[in-house]
Amino acid sequence: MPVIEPTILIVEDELAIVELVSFSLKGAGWSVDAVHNTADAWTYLQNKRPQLMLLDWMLPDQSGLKLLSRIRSDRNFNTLPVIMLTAKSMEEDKVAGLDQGADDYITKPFSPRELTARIKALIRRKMPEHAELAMKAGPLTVDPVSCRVTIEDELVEIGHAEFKLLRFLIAHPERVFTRGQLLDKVWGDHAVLEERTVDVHILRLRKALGRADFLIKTVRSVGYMLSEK
Amino acid sequence: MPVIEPTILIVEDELAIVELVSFSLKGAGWSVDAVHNTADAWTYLQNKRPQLMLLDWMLPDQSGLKLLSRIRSDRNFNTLPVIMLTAKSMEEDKVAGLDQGADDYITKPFSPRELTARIKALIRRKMPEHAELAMKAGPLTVDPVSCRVTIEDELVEIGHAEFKLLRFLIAHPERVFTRGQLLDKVWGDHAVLEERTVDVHILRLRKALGRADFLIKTVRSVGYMLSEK
DNA sequence: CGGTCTTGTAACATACTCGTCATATTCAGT
DNA sequence: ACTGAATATGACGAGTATGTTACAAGACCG
Repeated sequence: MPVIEPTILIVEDELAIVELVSFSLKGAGWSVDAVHNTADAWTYLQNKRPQLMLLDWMLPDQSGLKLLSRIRSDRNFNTLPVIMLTAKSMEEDKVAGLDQGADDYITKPFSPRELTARIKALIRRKMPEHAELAMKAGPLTVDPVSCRVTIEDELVEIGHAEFKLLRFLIAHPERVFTRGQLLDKVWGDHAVLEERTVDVHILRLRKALGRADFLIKTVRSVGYMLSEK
Repeated sequence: MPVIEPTILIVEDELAIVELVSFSLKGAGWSVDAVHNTADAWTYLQNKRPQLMLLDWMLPDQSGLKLLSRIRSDRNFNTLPVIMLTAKSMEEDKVAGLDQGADDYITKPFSPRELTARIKALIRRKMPEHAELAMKAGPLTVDPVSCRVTIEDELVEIGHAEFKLLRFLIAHPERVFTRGQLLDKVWGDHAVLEERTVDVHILRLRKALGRADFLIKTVRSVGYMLSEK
């Protein structure tokens, strides 16, 4: 399985904006896919799961707001981080966008600097497992930049599936996830796997963690979580 | 592939400025090419890839800003570092320049000292592997100025592709890169190469490094990195 | 115009990972 | 303690990722 680079989807019909955004985001290390109307956006989402979506307000076929509410009411996508782009700077629209579930809101014209800053802020807020900060819990450290796990500064050998699982759990500590949620968040929505598979990876993760395995808790008939308590 | 000397392209119609810049940059060790309008600049870019571009705002045939946005929307050039030169000191123009994707901005009149300082800062920021500082990791030293690699002061024979690969890795230590990222960053965005090619160059690099090969780590199912740990 | 060195690609061998299944064990409620 | 459900564990095979070798095409040099 190839490594999937974090992808941002931009839904925007103005080519100039697409290119500007695309440039600055690629420079910041994301890969960017672009579609130009809501219909294509929806089709895209059936196949790929971007890390984040930039959504223009005014689109040729349908209002971006409509797409947003459709996304928010679909349980597959309702956690997808969305930033609205718009030329309208009127406060009421901003409120409407946020009401529909946009996570943030940028008015055109905007600078690439502002854009990347807001994206990073949003990712830190909603998907800390994809931020670049090392995460700690007790003796355990997970560094997403070097893909390394250490326990008391000692390097831990770990498979990549276990790494991603651990990275997710440590990014959301003290919080239980069902096997289904873990499959979605760690393997991606489109992965068709047995739920029992999660158990096996939890097992392998615990073995790899050795004495730090107490951090991984089983919550019977619910799922798993990472907790220091 | 021949060694490309670091070249700076200046796009400027005022001859006095061209000569001033040219003189001071040559003194600092770059080679400088100059063109005097945006059309020639574009033609130039089809043939040569400068390390950095100085772009005047006001040009006889077309605004420098136009050229900039054209460059930014071309995937061959969208990572090219660009510094805008302008007589306009108005803050709004500055913002517009940065928004279009200029990396920095210098208002005339400027001192050669400021110019070289900003250029070096930009290169350090955007392409540390092209800065002039020798980089070290463990027993290994990579000197980008002389294109030499030494291990414990002993010269290492190395191909130029391997050199560039190593130079990039040592400029960003403790950080994993996918094969795709390495192709982009080391071979350039436009290179169309097999990802497996990276493996072969990693192999050659390791052979060349001999006992220092431990610095090059394979991160399974992700890519490679340079690390002392 | 040979000859040498460099570089990209293809092909193969190997080691390892991952998902699944089968089975053992643990747990909660009675 | 008993029982059914939930979870842990061990084992296995298919598929994947990487290391390595060999080769062809091109660049560079004399």
